[in-house]
Amino acid sequence: MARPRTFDREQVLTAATELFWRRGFHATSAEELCQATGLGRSSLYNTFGSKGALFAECLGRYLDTTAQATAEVIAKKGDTVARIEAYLTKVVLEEAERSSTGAPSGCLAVNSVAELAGDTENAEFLEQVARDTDARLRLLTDLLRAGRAAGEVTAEVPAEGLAAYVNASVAGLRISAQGGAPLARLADIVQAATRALRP
Amino acid sequence: MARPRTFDREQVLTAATELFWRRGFHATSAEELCQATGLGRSSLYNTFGSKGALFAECLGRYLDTTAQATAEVIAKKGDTVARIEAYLTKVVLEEAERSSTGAPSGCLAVNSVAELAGDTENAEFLEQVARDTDARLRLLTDLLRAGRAAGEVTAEVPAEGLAAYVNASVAGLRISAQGGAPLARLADIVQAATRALRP
DNA sequence: CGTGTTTTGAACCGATCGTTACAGAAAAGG
DNA sequence: CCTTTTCTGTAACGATCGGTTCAAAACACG
Repeated sequence: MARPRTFDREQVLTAATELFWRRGFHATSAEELCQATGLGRSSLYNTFGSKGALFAECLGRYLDTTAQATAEVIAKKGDTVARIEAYLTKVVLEEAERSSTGAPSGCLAVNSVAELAGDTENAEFLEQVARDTDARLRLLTDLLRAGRAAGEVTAEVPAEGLAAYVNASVAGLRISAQGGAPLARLADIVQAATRALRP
Repeated sequence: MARPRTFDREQVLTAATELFWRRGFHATSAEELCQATGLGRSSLYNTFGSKGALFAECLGRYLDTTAQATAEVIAKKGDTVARIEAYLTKVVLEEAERSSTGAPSGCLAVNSVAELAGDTENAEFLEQVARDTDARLRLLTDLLRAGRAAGEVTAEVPAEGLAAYVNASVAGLRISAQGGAPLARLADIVQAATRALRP
């Protein structure tokens, strides 16, 4: 028994995420968010509370969907190194597609760490990313430890270290893509990165 | 025949660079720059013209000094892979020292790419970093190509690709450090990364 | 159709943004 | 000493920032 809203919450979050992704947290204004989402200021603040709360929701949604996508690729059958290679290749293909469709390049989580690492007022966002990173590292560590036991992965570096290495490689790929590296170079990076894992 | 300035230009640039490094371009205000440098608003604008011009100068200085430091490490005698390892280790040691002294973590260039990649109004900063990256890639490519000819480096990936890989590894290290990865993990990443280069 | 509840658009809030204007202060040259 | 030139501090500029207020609008329910 009340006036219904005229927008779809998920669509608004998608549009807002795209904008935060492209421009960063600080450079994205409430005005731009209204324009990108089609909402008025009242609706935006009535629905999400504040720019920071909206960003937190966008970031959380982004982290959840990418974590799920990661888990799916990692869970596939096959050689351990091949699975990691598929994971990294997926990153490259994503960048290629985003580049051709005009979508923002790079990764919202990586961008947020780079932008907000020294921002004591917005530490909550960093903690969100840190939790996601911890979970991702646990997943990778388990996979790599099993691969090591199976003799598919080098024993020269501890599994936790290799997991951190794979995670760093993804960030490196993302930054390289944002820096304008051509697709062929990104593919080379994947080839090199997977070499490090083999026995 | 005029009033002399009461500040040292280099010291001001150092302080401003530190602030931009820690907080990013957009989040750093003119007021904060005045406070960090000790200059008044007039002096700051009279000397550097605008916040953007000051940032460009800080970024240029940062890129030049790091490029020089990189060239010095790379130029040392010894095995090619060992030189790359020394380069990556230097990054880790830098992060360790910056962490213990309260200096900002990560890399101003990486942060700038992440923050400004989608910022059409500040493309000049990206071009600055792109020029620096190109030069760095050329240096690494030459080194790795020679190492490949000497049989010290794998031939499975082209030298340009390995150079892009080393560059991406540095960015990955920097982002990992900003994300709070402990020193031991960063060291593991270096160990893993160098494995990729060997034949 | 009337009532109750929520959403919506527009105007508006103080604060801060990057930048400028201007008048006085500080040296160098005559 | 006086002029000239540059620098410095203060105060302010219009614009925009994130956020709020409020009355009108829109639907569900009786």
